[in-house]
Amino acid sequence: MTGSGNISTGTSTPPDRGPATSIWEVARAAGVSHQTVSRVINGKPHVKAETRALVLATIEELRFTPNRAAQALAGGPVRSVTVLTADTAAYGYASALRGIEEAARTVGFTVGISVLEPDAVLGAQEVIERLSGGRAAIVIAFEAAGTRALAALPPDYPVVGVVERPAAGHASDGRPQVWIDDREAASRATRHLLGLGHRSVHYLSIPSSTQVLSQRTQGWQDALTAAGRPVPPLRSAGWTPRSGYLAARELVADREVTAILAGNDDLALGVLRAAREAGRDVPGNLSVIGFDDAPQSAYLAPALTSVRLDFEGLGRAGFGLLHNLVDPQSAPVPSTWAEPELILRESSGPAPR
Amino acid sequence: MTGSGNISTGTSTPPDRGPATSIWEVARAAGVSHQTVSRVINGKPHVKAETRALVLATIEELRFTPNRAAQALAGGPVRSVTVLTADTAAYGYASALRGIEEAARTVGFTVGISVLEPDAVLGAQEVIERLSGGRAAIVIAFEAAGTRALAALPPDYPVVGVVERPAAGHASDGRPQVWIDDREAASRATRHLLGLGHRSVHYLSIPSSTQVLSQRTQGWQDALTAAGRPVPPLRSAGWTPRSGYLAARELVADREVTAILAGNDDLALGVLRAAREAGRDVPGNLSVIGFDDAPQSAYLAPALTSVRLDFEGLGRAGFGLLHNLVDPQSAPVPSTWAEPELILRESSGPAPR
DNA sequence: GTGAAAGCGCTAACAC
DNA sequence: GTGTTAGCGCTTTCAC
Repeated sequence: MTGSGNISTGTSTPPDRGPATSIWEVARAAGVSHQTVSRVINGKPHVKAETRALVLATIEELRFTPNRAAQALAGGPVRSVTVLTADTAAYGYASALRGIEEAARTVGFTVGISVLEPDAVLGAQEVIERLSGGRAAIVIAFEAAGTRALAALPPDYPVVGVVERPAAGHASDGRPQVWIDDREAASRATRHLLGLGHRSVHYLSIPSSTQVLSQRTQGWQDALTAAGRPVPPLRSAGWTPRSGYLAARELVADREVTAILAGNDDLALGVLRAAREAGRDVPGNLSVIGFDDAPQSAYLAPALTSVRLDFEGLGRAGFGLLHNLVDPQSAPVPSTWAEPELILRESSGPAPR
Repeated sequence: MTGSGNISTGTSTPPDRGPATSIWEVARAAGVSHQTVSRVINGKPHVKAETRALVLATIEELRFTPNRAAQALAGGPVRSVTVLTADTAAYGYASALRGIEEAARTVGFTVGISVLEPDAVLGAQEVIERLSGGRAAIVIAFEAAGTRALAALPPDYPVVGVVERPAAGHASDGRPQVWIDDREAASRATRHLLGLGHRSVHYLSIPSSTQVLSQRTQGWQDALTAAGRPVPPLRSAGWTPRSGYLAARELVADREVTAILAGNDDLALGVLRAAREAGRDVPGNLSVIGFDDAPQSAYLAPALTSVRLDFEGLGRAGFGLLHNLVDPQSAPVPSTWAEPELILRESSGPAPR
């Protein structure tokens, strides 16, 4: 048996849906109509200040909380988002989710979440079912599953994409979306390495969200090409340290390879270990740079040079966009986020001579 | 300016709540009453097989999806959970969330999520507002904020706690909850270190969920006491590598300290760096063990010895408990999870002589 | 300014 | 087996 830890079933009784206090009770207690209460709740005009105060006090006293289901059913404003994502734990995803949740909570939106299995190819209806009641959605499309879900959604459904790169295909075209422009950042990291004297830079990529080259891959190629260096074959890996390790073993065995740019910090971590096992010294005779700048990266041995990416800000901006979409009246949330920034640490250095 | 990356506002139109296909349209198209459609949707008996098939076909054809809000409002069964948590990104939290989401999705439950600010002290009503419409909840109470929220919820509200240790106070008593019994695991790790010849073991703890000692702290003390060793003062840190680093600097400066047990892998990572900077050799003259066994831990330098904790299984079990709570008919989900296990790697070794 | 009416889409009783 | 009748709690109209 497993069942370590423990379970306490407790003595709770089944959902004893008591007579929830409704708008009517508040109305009666305050001596007004239920309609007035509704107006107060929704902060609508045409209510005398006194009346409003009275109702507010009554609400407080009765500990009344409006029923979300009823509000939604009656056609009230959209006050919920469902986040569709292929992952909830990986750094970029988790951070974007955190940004979305925070921004949503601030303005009283409910956030639902549903994860997309990596290999699921969902039709429009299936995606909508995933939204289960949500009346607006944000899909985090950092890889194929997300991109597909975004494309499957009907064009008039209120959704914004938090993407790896702006959609080019017609399917998702014209859909509101936010992305981090890390192409230039990838170039910068590559140029940095080149400037350190490395003859070339190898790139180990995370899975791509589309058929075309990712921003990072492109930025890497840009820099190489601009410098007149040959572009080494692109190596693809997954998202985990393990996958980075596996993919890098071959790479680090080649002493000609002196600089590796990894698609994210986890991959870079795997590269670091592969390098160690191969007897390579980082940064002595091999430089490694990652993407993300996760909280752990500064503490690794060697501390990882990485491109800091503001996923949390990205998520916040994504929600802002959605908010404006479903409620044009809403204050235009500051939809900006920090620029990618190359954080120089111990894992990158001059090319070996 | 910040606003790196980009925003595309797209051309989407506001929420154009078209005439959603309802149960009535399905009924008309199938030539039955709306009630029959309802019965079919909910898999209730008393519907002829033929009729059921016909309705199902019609639903398929019309691409009908039942309206969740209406179902909830009309008093249908609970089909949603709201997860209350103080964090969504840290390993334990993220993993538990993943387990919950997966289990919920499998049985068609919607999952909402709301994060608890660390310092928020919420009253019953405020917590309920956080649940915003959810009719059942799971609160991840690995620290104080979660524990407080759990205690604030009315005793008859359907909620299960995913906790660090079973509640002892009367407030949360009798509430269904799940936890990982890592007390024994902490003892084992401590004994392992003692067995390696270390005179004592120092413990760097994560924030505690209650006033009383955490399971891990207790397990550590148990082992020390049982071995007749003095219990060094408990050191408290936060959750991050940075906090582990800061807290460990003093510790590693003391050469008498040869073994450190860290409350989680992130803390251990910080300890590793502090040790490096202090010129300590791990595991040469200092052993470090963490808790969690996050995916990164095996790739660190040195690879981290850690207590593997099955948070995902814990989350799954938590959901199973909740499911049974709101729907006693539901198949008793296998509510077990893997036992904590000490994974020996490179960061622990014999005591220096 | 405020109230009364109607209905959102569904499920739970009841009838038949 | 199946259809009918009421609401669930709220936000629309639209009157006053």
